Amino acid sequence: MARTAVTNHIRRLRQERTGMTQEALAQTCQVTRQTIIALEAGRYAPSLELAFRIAHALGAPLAEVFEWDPASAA
Amino acid sequence: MARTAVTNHIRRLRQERTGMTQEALAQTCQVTRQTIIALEAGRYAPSLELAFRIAHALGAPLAEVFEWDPASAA
DNA sequence: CCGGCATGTAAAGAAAGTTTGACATCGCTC
DNA sequence: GAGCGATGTCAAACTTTCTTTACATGCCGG
Repeated sequence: MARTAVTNHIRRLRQERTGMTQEALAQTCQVTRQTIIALEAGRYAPSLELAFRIAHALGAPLAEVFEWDPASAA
Repeated sequence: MARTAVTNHIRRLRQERTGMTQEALAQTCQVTRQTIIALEAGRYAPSLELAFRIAHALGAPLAEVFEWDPASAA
């Protein structure tokens, strides 16, 4: 259906806080580089479990990495 | 992936804080009752977007509803 | 130049999450 | 002791997320 109401700051946090490459972040989170690319591009939202892993890898609380807009959910 | 490393307190919060039925929570979150049943039973973890909707419906921050155990992720 | 490295695209398919519908049980109340 | 509301099971279809593989681009160092 639609283009998810969830946005993320993965790219910014990855670069500013960790300096990691997409590849490195992917490995840390145990997913493929493709997945990171798709998420940073906002093509879809991650599963809850992956969201937790990414936030952990970026050293930020989940809510700081991912934002949800209740309005666009109606 | 196997059985998710994410646990939740949906049932408890639903009963204690909202008094809602599964059906009512399902409607509030715009999912079916089946989904709520499966989540409360821990059969799988929700998508990130649904997790946000559920937390919102329960009046609690996401991190209070869902817990992730980094250990069981390795 | 040429090489490597980081990032990007694309498509097929597997896996996880969600829906639909039909039906069972338990507790309550009329 | 039938009816109803809340909860539960099962299973098949379906959608979204994730993987795999292969190839393209831009940048920088030697």
